[in-house]
Amino acid sequence: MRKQDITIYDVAREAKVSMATVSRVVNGNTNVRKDTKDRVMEVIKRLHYQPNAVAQGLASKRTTTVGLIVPDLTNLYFAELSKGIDDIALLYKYNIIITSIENQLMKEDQAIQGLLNKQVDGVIYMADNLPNEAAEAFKRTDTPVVLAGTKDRHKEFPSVSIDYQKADTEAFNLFYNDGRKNLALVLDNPDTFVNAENRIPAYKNFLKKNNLGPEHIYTNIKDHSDGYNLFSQLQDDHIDGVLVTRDVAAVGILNSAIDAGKNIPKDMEIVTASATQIASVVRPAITAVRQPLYDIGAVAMRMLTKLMSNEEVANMQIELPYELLKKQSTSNE
Amino acid sequence: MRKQDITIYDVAREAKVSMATVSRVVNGNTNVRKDTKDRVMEVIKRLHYQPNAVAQGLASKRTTTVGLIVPDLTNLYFAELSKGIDDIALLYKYNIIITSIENQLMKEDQAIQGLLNKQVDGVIYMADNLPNEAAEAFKRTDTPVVLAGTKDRHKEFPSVSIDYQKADTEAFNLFYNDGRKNLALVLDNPDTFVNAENRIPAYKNFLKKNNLGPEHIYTNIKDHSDGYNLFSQLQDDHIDGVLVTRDVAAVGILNSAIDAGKNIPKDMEIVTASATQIASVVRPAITAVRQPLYDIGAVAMRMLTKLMSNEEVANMQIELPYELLKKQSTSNE
DNA sequence: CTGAAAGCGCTAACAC
DNA sequence: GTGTTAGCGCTTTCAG
Repeated sequence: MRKQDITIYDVAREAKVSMATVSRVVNGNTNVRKDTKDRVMEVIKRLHYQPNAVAQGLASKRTTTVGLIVPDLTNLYFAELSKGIDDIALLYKYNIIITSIENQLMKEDQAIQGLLNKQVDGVIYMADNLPNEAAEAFKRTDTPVVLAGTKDRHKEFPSVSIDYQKADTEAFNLFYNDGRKNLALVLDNPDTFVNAENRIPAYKNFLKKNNLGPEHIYTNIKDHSDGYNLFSQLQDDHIDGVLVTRDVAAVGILNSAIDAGKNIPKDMEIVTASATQIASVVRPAITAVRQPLYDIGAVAMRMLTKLMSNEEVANMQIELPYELLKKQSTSNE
Repeated sequence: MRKQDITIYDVAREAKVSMATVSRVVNGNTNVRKDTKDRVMEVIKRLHYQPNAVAQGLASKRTTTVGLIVPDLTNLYFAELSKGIDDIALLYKYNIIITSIENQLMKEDQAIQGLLNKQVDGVIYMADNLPNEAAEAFKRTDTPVVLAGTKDRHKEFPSVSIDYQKADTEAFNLFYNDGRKNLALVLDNPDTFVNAENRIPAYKNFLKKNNLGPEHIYTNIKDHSDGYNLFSQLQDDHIDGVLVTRDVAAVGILNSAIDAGKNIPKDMEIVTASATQIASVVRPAITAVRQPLYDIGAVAMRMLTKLMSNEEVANMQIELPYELLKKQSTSNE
């Protein structure tokens, strides 16, 4: 194994110091005289010495690695969150171990345990739901956790997200002000905390408050074809304004409407509750609650760095501002 | 640190065996009598023992971790490749450390070195280019590498991809058969091996062979707005058939054309050389060279598992079949 | 089939 | 400032 060729010991011998001293200069410890430091540095350079991070991790109990738990890499929602996380991680010199849990082979708590076994210094959890077993797994450890782009029911864990209830209400208001009275809510997974406790209540409250009805909640609409197939149902139910959690599903509805010769937004207004690149690239572009996904990821990672170094974190439940970005899928007057 | 509570030593003491024996049952070594094995297992379960992967890594020199080098997580091209990699990695119980190199802060060779320091057992490289320093970094080590969705100039490294030159030629042929004579090639980075040595030659050869001209190669067209802004130029140059490397850029061209009141495909045919979800979700849908991205990732990862366990790999330069998927952005007759 | 013991490469007291 | 010396938690010969 060439890759393991030279160790801290080789450097020490070559520079005629102890390995402790080499360790000190490698770790930027100031208690080293300038000329010995220079000498060691020279040897390090000459021998192309690179510290073995695994050995460092075992000895120091810090791996400078954080774990990421993400449902689906090909969902741009998570990809954009991840990008914010990644940039801040780079800044603070953390590596990222990514664990995707979309396939049922890997359950949330297994994913967590796997990461913990790797001795990650912290983890960022992005799945839209936090099952009890997963929460328990986190609570068994001292490894800090931050939820990004989601929240947990009991506010047990630090999180970075937006005010989903408020955002959705704003979207319904937009429909209402455009004269739409037969509103629908299209969800991916109805059982997540965010959907069950934020989006559905926002919808029900809005209907009640404005004397609208009946309720139309469609569930398990996750991808383009789900949305595409749902459209005829929406038509049968005379929906004229629909809020869709996933933008790719919203695009499915949109395309189905177009293919059926309907006019969007005239026949039906569409808003998505989480916009990625896709929402803005289709025509008509889809009005969206623009969540600051990159920032959510970045803030979550920054919070995690603080937690990992035992710094004070004033606010453990951060809500970032969002924006209701009006595009062509709602009337523009 | 609760997370470090119980070690192999605790299990050994509790089960009244040596740690060597515990290690054997943890690692599925057969040389353990059934009843001692059962006893150890029982203790492991009762104590919730979880092996420390870092210590395992240091002692065994295998971390069951592979590194992924990827330019941009939010580019669906890489996300879809990653998904294939991830699924196979899960199957073979490898974790994934992901390193994104899009920001100039992290250069290719630094990314590689960082991964090597973490003692990854192998790496998959997905960047569209392999600079010399990066190739050197790989060659200094015994850690196996596989290129996924790209190739290197000198075929020094195992790779999984498609025949780009053949695919592009097919696309140009499609234009030609539709009567289009003023063809253009729209590239992201013109200096990558794939672009410089496969796509550009394919284009030039096609023009020459069919007595077409002049050449129209547009470069550095990477995202939607690049494509959007390019359209007027394409018009000025009377382009009637354009092959675009990135599908999101192709969508930009498409949207710009629509906004300008043009008809696609009548006024201009558009084909993208690498299709993600985005190409099929816009209207008109974009005709595309459908690369089997998931499969490329999966095959690359599978190849890497073989390399990591020193198995024979018959073919180090794999080219998977692609498909020219005709949609609405080319005439359908 | 099982145990003893020597590391893996590095960090972190603790001395001097 | 610098060296000595224990480990970190596990794997892996080598005996028996």
